[in-house]
Amino acid sequence: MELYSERGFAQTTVAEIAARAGLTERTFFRHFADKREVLFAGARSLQELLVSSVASAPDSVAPIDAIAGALAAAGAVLQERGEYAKQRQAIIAANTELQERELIKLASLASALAEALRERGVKEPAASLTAEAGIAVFKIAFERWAAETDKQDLPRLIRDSLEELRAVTAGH
Amino acid sequence: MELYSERGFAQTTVAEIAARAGLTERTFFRHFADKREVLFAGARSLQELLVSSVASAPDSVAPIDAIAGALAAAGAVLQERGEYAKQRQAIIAANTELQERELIKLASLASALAEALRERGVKEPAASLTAEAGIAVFKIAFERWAAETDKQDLPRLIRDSLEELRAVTAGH
DNA sequence: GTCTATAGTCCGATAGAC
DNA sequence: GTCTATCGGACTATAGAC
Repeated sequence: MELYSERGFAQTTVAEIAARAGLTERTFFRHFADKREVLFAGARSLQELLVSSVASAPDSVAPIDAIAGALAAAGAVLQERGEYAKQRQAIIAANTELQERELIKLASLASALAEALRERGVKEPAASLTAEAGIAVFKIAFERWAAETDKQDLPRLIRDSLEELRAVTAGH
Repeated sequence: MELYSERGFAQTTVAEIAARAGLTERTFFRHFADKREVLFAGARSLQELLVSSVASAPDSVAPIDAIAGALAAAGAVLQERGEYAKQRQAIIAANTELQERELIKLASLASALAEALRERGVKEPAASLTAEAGIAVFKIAFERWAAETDKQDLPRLIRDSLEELRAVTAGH
């Protein structure tokens, strides 16, 4: 993150990252499949948190609310890592390749959440649509949170975004 | 598409593509920024169709319905190119890098649709949420359409998916 | 750790279309 | 005379095979 921030992602070579860590280039690739992955390795624990949060919601909770609750919980964790999360976001926002990687991680997260819903007995396509709607809500709330100079409450932004989604889909 | 279908995306070199087209490697990169882009260059016209469709919807039409109408129209176009669209989808489904590129194209499409809504006077975050919801609906409808052996009607699937999204977000 | 293929960039030259 | 297309060679970094 230091190197990516200082000179940009594209202008940083794997050899430089490895050198700063006191390792060789080959060792870097043993731990990370590619140059981008090093920024996303930590995301796995967040996905596990989200899935177990959905799984442990009471049966009485509607699917969309189980998703929203999980996302709000994850939002609280991200908020604690405030500066780290924002610096990481700035690096990603500055490079298209990194945005591609982020999007596929979010798509994989949506799949995992849909699976968690199916285990609660939600049928398709409801499970997938609910999960995708949740990810859309999260994306927009997170964008707003990262862009704001004055830090608003992320879990709150997530809940507000869901209400807004309800309003716009209600439509006619 | 011939080469990517025959031996797979990763196993195809740019030199081979260029040779089959009777050109050199250098010329390929003049036209396409990278090896993936050649599969997505045609998508630009579809984005223009969608944006102009949203822009030309009557003022009385609700934002979400303007988006849904545009997506259904695009779905009709894709359905006409039936075999081509399915072959392309199979190539993309078989390779993660291509999925990444597809996701960022869809994200860029969502941005363009949100902009079209803002020009209709829709405020943020409603515009972005409506656009993202539309893309989610489209993604799931298209997946189902491409997976089905018996070809269902894609515009119909899109409208049904939107109804399903309405039902699941209504929630509590 | 060594070796290597290939993607992708940068320099430039050439030639036809309008 | 400018625009746009092709092509060539040298080069670096990523990433995979072993």
